[in-house]
Amino acid sequence: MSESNDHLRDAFRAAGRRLTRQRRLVLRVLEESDGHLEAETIYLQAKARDTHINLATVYRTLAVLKEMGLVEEHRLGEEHGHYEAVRKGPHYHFTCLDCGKVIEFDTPLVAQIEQELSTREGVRVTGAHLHLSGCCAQCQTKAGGQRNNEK
Amino acid sequence: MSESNDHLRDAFRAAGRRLTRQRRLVLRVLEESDGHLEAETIYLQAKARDTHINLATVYRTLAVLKEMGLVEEHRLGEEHGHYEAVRKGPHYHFTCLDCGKVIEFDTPLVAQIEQELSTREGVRVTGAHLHLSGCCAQCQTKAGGQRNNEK
DNA sequence: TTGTTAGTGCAAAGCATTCGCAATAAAGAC
DNA sequence: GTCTTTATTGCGAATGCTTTGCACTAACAA
Repeated sequence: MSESNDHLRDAFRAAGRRLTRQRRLVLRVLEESDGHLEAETIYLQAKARDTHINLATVYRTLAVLKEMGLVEEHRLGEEHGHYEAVRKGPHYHFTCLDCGKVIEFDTPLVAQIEQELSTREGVRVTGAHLHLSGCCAQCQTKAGGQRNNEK
Repeated sequence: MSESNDHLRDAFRAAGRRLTRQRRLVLRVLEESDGHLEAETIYLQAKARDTHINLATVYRTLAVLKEMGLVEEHRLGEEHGHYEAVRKGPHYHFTCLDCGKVIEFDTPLVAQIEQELSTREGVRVTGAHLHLSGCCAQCQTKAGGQRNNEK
């Protein structure tokens, strides 16, 4: 616990920032969760552990963590933002339109696409988001083969 | 002009909706643009042609068109929504983080990824968004090889 | 321990987007 | 063409997520 705190503190110092209780808290909530939390949820879970935190602080913290590359923001359901702690390499998402379940996956083909685009257009690719949507296995069974993803 | 209107009217009738002046207008703005317009811009451009339209109507119209599959919404810059008329097959986006330019491209590899995920997870994929970001050829030259995509 | 100032809490904006409701105008029936 | 029905519009007010101003607090360096 003290070791990771030292790591963190160094990272913050390197960025000219301070490692506060609230920032540690937000990061812990994100790391202990399965990812894809919205700001409000992060706020509530953080508050459950330590009353001394405010929703505005959560937003500010998320912005800082995002800037430092420790956290990523996604707009999976096209609604409000979802945040997750950056772990190992890149990964992509599938969202079930019926139940909202998110499946994470990885594939080397995205790197291949990046490669092709770089060559063809002369661009330099630094980020990639792939978001598939549809119907998960469970919901397909549940719905008996027919869709019900309106509204 | 009358022909495409007939097409449209049929599409709306099939969906149990009415083809109004405002809806035609929004669609025309989208089709005549290069895509990726935000709601406000669509509203302004539509208003320039016909004062009789309201921002709320633009949003309502976009929702309807989206539901009918005539328009797609993207969250490219993670900020507010961008809309574009659905043309031929699927296509994906690259955004330059420096100048904001959007490059559209297509690749069969995404279909391959969908295929693999379907097999592996048993899901049915109905939608795919791939969004790459980085630095376009022009901005790389301009910046002399160094990045300046802060803020 | 103390000083400096980044970070926080709180409440009040800010924005994009949505909604309620009376007025309007498409689409079908006559 | 005229009438009827009701989806759609315009308007303003409301919503919900996110940001900001400001006085207070607490990290971090000396």
